[in-house]
Amino acid sequence: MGNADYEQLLRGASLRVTRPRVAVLGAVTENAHADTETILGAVRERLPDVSHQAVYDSLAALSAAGIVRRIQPSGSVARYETRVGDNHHHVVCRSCGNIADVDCAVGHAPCLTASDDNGFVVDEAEVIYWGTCPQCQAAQGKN
Amino acid sequence: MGNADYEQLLRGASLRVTRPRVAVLGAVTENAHADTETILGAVRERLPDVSHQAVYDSLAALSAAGIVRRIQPSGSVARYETRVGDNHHHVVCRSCGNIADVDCAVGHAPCLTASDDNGFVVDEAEVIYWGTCPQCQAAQGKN
DNA sequence: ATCCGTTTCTTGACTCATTCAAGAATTGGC
DNA sequence: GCCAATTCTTGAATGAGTCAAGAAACGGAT
Repeated sequence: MGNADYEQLLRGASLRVTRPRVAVLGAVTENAHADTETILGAVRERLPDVSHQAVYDSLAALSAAGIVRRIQPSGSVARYETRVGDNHHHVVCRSCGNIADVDCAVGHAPCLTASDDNGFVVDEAEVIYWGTCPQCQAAQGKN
Repeated sequence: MGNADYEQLLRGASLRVTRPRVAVLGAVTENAHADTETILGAVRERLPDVSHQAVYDSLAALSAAGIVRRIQPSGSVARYETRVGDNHHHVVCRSCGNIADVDCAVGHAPCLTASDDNGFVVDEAEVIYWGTCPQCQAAQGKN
């Protein structure tokens, strides 16, 4: 994806096209599940003098527009990804915090309908799998 | 549940029985989904001079022992509940942050097995339903 | 019942992700 | 190109949660 594509995405969502936003979109695309600090670093490779505030603002605007998704497993800082709208979920490593994508297996949609919703109008079901990643399994085996 | 029951729970988990822990367990039991500040207040009704640190430590110890569960939906501070081990989930209101319990419908266990776990050893699947609670629906309707 | 080593609690300072605020710069419709 | 609205810069503030050192409480052993 080039900047032209990112600009298209922004215009398509009726968002103003600003250099920080384009850079943030690029940084999030190339760094799936990255936290804000990592994104800030990646953005500054493209645009050295952005303020951290511009990055926070851009991430908030992009999230509100549905172009990026914000994820924040317990105990973690906010992380972002651009893969949106495909109902995929995440596996989080309890020991190192690494996150990997998990496709939602077909035929399982019913499990995402609450059995008794207490009167809530539910618009999204988020699934987080907790476990141990391959690297940490290996590291624990050695100890 | 009286304090004697809480003491039993603690001993059963090989945890020392201290007044802060008993009070925290009582506070969490009576305030499902409460955040740390609320729990601190409830604990001080039972034990006026506890330090916030003792409450943090107790919550951490109880969580580690599996007696309480820590939940933290995106954008929220940590919250706690005593209903553990029954695989129930939560509905969170996007507008006011309220949380309600949702029983896991029977027969749906398969949906909590990741289709491709990327080599992770998964030990828990957490489901959060996002939506709008009845109160906020009513409030929005009026505006 | 008392003692002692270990764990836990108190006190108080500190971290750091995120937010707030005011003024300057940029954006995009006219 | 101009102007109003939005967004960005700069810098300070917030607040949940953590860290650290010494004091107190717990509970197994005597």
